Amino acid sequence: MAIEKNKEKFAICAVDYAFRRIGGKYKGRILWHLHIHQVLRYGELRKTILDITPKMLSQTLKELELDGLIHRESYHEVPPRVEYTLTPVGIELIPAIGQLFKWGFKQLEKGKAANMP
Amino acid sequence: MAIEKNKEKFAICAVDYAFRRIGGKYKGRILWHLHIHQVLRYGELRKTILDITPKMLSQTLKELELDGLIHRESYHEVPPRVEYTLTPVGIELIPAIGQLFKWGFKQLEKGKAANMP
DNA sequence: CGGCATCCGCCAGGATACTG
DNA sequence: CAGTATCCTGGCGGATGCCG
Repeated sequence: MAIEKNKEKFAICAVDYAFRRIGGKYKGRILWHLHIHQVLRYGELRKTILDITPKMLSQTLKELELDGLIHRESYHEVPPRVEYTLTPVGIELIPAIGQLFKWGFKQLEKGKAANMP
Repeated sequence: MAIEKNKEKFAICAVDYAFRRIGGKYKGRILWHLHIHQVLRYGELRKTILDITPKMLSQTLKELELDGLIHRESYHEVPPRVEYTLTPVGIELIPAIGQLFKWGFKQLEKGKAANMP
């Protein structure tokens, strides 16, 4: 989304700010996987986020980079190699996503238990 | 969004699960304000979330209720009174949103500082 | 006061094909 | 391998008006 400096006429809410930066269908998962693996190539991300198309992956990565959450390192080789890592700002976001993960995991466990008679 | 039992053919990712439940433009803020004020009426929420239309507020509250994150208590009086509170599951989500708030707040502070020469 | 009913625009996201 | 380039659709969210 690449937050453009405040269009908003309304009181800035930090929660809203955070959601606008990591909202969208894939951003959370990309950041989380980058945290787990430290560094991931484009193709590795595609294999990790099964339900993403190349277009959406490129687009989302570009937005995250513009927002300063991830770093893109391109090695000019043949075949090409591009690696993505978290920036310091991105790393600061990990505890929050970690909490979301824990919560989601717990809910999924409860759901599983409920479906086992 | 009211997660319908897994359509997803793909490996369930807890982060994805969490984002599908609290994604959308307003859900995070609604949960956060409910946490701060404990209990809020419909009209109070409208005044708190300035950029929301009645339709979106009703719709979002209904989704959150179906997802079991908030509780709706309707008092049959004239004039009507409806109060919203967090459910236990919703309360478990607060630490995560709190982390997001802290992160967003910090980034906003840094932005403010950068714009002050 | 606390909604619901309609209608609608827009853009996030999807499908498919191609390229340096 | 790591992306672009197009074209297209669905549904999120907006605007307006009415109701118990």
